[in-house]
Amino acid sequence: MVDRDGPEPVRRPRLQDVAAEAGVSTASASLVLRGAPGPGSATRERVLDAAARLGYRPDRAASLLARRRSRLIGVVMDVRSTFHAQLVEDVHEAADEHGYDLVLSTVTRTRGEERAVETLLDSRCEALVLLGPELPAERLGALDRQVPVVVVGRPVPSAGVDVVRVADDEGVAQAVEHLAELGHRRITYVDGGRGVIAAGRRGGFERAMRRLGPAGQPRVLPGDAGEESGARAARALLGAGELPTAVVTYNDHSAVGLLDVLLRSGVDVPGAISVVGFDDGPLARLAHIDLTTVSQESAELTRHAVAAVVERLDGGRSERREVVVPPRLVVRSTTGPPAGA
Amino acid sequence: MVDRDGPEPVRRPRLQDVAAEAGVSTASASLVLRGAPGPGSATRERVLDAAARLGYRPDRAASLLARRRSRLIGVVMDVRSTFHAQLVEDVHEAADEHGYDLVLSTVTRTRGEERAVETLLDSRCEALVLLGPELPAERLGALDRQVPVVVVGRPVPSAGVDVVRVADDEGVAQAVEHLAELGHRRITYVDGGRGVIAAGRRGGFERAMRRLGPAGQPRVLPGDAGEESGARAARALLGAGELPTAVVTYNDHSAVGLLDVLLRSGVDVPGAISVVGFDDGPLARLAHIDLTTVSQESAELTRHAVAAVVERLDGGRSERREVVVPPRLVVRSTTGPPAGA
DNA sequence: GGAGCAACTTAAAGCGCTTTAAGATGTGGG
DNA sequence: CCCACATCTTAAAGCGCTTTAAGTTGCTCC
Repeated sequence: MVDRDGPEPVRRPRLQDVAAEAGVSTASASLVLRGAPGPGSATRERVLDAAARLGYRPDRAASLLARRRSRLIGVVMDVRSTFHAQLVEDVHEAADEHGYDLVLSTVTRTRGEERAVETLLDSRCEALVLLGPELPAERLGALDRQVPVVVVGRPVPSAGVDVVRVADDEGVAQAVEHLAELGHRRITYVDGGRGVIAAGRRGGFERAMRRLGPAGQPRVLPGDAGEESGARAARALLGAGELPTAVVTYNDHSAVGLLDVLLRSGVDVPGAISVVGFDDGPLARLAHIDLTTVSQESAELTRHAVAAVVERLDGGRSERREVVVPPRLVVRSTTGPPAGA
Repeated sequence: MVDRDGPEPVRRPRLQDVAAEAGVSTASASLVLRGAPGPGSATRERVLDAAARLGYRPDRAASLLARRRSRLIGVVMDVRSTFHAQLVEDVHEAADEHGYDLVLSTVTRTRGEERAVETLLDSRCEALVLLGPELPAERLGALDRQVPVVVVGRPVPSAGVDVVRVADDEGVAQAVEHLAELGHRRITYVDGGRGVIAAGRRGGFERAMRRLGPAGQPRVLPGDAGEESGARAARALLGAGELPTAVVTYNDHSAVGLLDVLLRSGVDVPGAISVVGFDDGPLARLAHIDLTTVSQESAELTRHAVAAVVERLDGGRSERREVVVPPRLVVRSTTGPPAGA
């Protein structure tokens, strides 16, 4: 019943134990286990055998401390965002290919970005990949002086950090143009809050609308990054009586919230109103949502991000770089010609 | 333009530097910085000053290696699940309160549970919290022999691990009873796949339906944990011609997928059909979804999970324990009396 | 047969911090 | 005035691994 620990708390085997078991020095054992060149095949075999027999697993903390390089990339994400989840998956893969490992640090209600970043720095990360961070540009610049920083998905005006992002304004503009071609003129935008990313998308919307001439009065509803804000916007639109013929939202989450409220009110999408999101995250791709949205090209973004890290770390690049990936409108089933067309 | 690094790559200050700056030994500095008793107030002040002046931050790897205890709890999560995201937030908070820190390891397409767990073990985690793991019971038991393991959200038959979970079968039964009271008899269940959790919920459904007498024919549709499976189930139901009056799904994600397809087909919820989910994660609570669902009591679950860890680590408990939290039906707006009632 | 090498192997010095036991200092009592 | 004792302080020994410079060997070749 009661599982008392045995008398000997069975220590984890250490490298020394493996070396002893194999009858070689710890130096050889270490070299063999890391696949480093040097040891002959006889030694290799004996060490590998010994390690297997003992069930040896190297201690990361010790190895980290002793190693010159940690080969660790720190990633700061918001655990609530499905888009971040997808980016993390992709970054994991890309990092793997370059022989880097990831340390995840998440932003939560009670754990700010600053704290998340500090944990990573203290963990010997050689570089930081920040997903849509909201830290001020100066702080990001200061961080980059300690360790290469790659900011994903938001512009950082004149700061000394690498940036990999999609052209937010252009993305929204594409959405607007797509709608305009279909014949829409009364288009409303649901905003994404006070962040830099939100500002870029909002600006893109306003400029694109002006290009449509006097008919293109840009209307903007307040909002943020969550489903709820889209839902609120939908209720506001419904309450106002006259619906626009199309809505563009800050991101997919918001679009999904909006869609849902519209559907519940019996508004046909895209028959009565068209909806476009932003991100092309997992949400938009769900077959039943099938949201027309602006792709952030997550695979390309993460590839560039990891490449940027590797170049600074292993390639000796020292100047900062901004990679702006052109966004791509993904037309699915939430957009169509306006009712009267 | 080009930010060349200065000639001196400015090493991070080490404890030794702080000690030197303060004119004390590294021992004293270490003691002060960790708030350990011993050093007098004069020493304290000098060390703290010096540390601040140098911008000192302790190196986690080194501290981890030297420290007797790591005070690290490893958490394995699926980065794609919004419910896991919520659990992680809560675990973070609870762990903080007990002076433990978290190491996150995520399961992705290309990174299995085994790999996630190994990373944590190698990182000196003193205990593991596994969110809805799918590893076989024996493997979990073996892990527990290395380090205390708490499995959250799924039963582990006769294995030597702590388990904290909600009574899945009872939860689904509550959902069925709620529907039965409203007058429903034709209730369909959308399954969650081959896992242990899915089996428990499915069993609960079947038993609860039998209790309704001959009218309660349990119908089960295949599915999994994603939105898509709920959507597929909805299409299957719509295609079959005769809809049940109510559907219970494996989880909230599935329910949301189902709801969405129903809404698009103009089926009124709960007018024509009632829907109940499971988890009460962030999704269900969205005001526009407002899903009737079975709560997993995430706050209570995580509290118990962290308590279990702390008891084993600091409290000397050695027998394994299973905490089964009673589920709680959260009635929102997706359930109502059947059409004819 | 010995110099010169290539191919391995290993001793030993850390990595930056924690911790323990021993040393220094000061205090009050006998 | 000296000793016992409480209070600080610190030297030094690790934690478990990596890495480099300094060995060993065993060959080949002249």
